[in-house]
Amino acid sequence: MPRVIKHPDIRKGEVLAAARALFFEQGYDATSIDQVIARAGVSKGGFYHHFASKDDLLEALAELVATQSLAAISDVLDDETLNAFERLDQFLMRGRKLKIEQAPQMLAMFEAVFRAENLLLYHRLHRAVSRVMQVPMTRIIAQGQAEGSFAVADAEATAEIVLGLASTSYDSVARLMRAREEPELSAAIDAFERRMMAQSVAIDRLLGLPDGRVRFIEPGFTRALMAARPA
Amino acid sequence: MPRVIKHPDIRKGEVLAAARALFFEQGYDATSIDQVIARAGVSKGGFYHHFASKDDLLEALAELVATQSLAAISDVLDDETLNAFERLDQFLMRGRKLKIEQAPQMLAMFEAVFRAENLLLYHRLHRAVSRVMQVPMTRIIAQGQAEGSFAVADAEATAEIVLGLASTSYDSVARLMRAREEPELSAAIDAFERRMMAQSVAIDRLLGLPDGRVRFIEPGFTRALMAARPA
DNA sequence: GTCTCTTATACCGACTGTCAGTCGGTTTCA
DNA sequence: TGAAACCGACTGACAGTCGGTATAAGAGAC
Repeated sequence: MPRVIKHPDIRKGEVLAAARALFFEQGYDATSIDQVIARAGVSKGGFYHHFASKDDLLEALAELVATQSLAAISDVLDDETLNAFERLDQFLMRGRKLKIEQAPQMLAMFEAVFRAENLLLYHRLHRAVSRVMQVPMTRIIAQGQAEGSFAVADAEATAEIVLGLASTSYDSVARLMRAREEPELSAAIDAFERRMMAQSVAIDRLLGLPDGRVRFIEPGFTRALMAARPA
Repeated sequence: MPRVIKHPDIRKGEVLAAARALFFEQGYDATSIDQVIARAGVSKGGFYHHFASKDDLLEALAELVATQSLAAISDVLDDETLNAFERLDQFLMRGRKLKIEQAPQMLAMFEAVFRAENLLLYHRLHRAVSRVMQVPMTRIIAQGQAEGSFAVADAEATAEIVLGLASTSYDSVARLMRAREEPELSAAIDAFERRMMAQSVAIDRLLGLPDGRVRFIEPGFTRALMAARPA
């Protein structure tokens, strides 16, 4: 085979792109290293030169996803004009916007990540994202403390809890992703939106705000999102 | 080999006991079916007669642990004389008591379950336990609503969030389990107790109680628990 | 009551296919 | 000329299969 030498970052990037596509389509366990290297156009030896193990590949992918998530909201975090509540609101708004704008890819990814056999993939991604969000979220809460708008004792722990909250709705999202036929679909959408309401109230209370200040999703958001799903 | 026929429940129980011991010592991935069947004294064929797959074995174990956890607190759930807050308090108290009373086994189990490579094991157990606790926890919160002591809009969702809260302290517990030498151990204990404080305040607020009503652990609990750990 | 016969269930262990990871190289580039 | 990048045949471990055997429990005959 013709041997091609590339810059390590390029190669790693290509392997990660292949892994991302395959993991998000088939799941982690169901994807073999052979599939990844075939898609990336690299040999077994080449792969193991850049990654220590399959688990290491997963970790690298999680890191990549986390880094990109952070980059997607960095302007909100850096904007000096925002007060703490506005910053938090923009933070959540940005999440919604991304999901709507890239609905097809997002849904395809979610559908794989929330399948029962991919629990490990989900948690590795969630942990990596939570880890990078920990510092900015702590900063937002600390800003709210300083401004007197948030009533919080321990900003760091509260940030951890707020970020951890996302994973408590796992079942609700999983059900949504499983629902394809109409009676169940509407039920799953309703359940999900009620769940998101409860979660936004939870954040209100954790931050010492009156119920209903924080908005996770607008009514109808979920249905609009799900409409973008291919058959 | 002499063939022994046992009642399916007995056999399953023996296999589960072997799996529990091995999973909690070595982790799920690091334990092979061959190890499980050797310990349980059953053949490959016998094993697959009772369990569909290795994953099915894990699921059955999680189910077992969940059922036993529920049984351990059923008297608190059934006691007609308790109001909602007392019931919640007893619920949490019972958890502490069990950990202290069976400290060595608990610590050994925790040490395995919170190792990074056993993330899947942790989450399968946590999910199974949360699932069985969902109904009683919803009932406790609904009781509090009815009695007017909890200010909660959606009892079911709140129960889900409260139960999900436990997994937000994963890193904190993992750090505690990793800490063996003294400078790090004390730091980990302090961090953990601060974390538990934040978590108990989180529950207060989710239930609409004033800060400091719910008690997760008494000060000194963690150090006492950790002292029971063998070298 | 006891003696077949039958059938479903429990059980056995050698075997297979798959897959992560290894290793002894070769090629490229600085 | 050495280090870093890359190759692909190979290995070992492991989950799961399969063709079969032993056992128990019930049905019917006597």
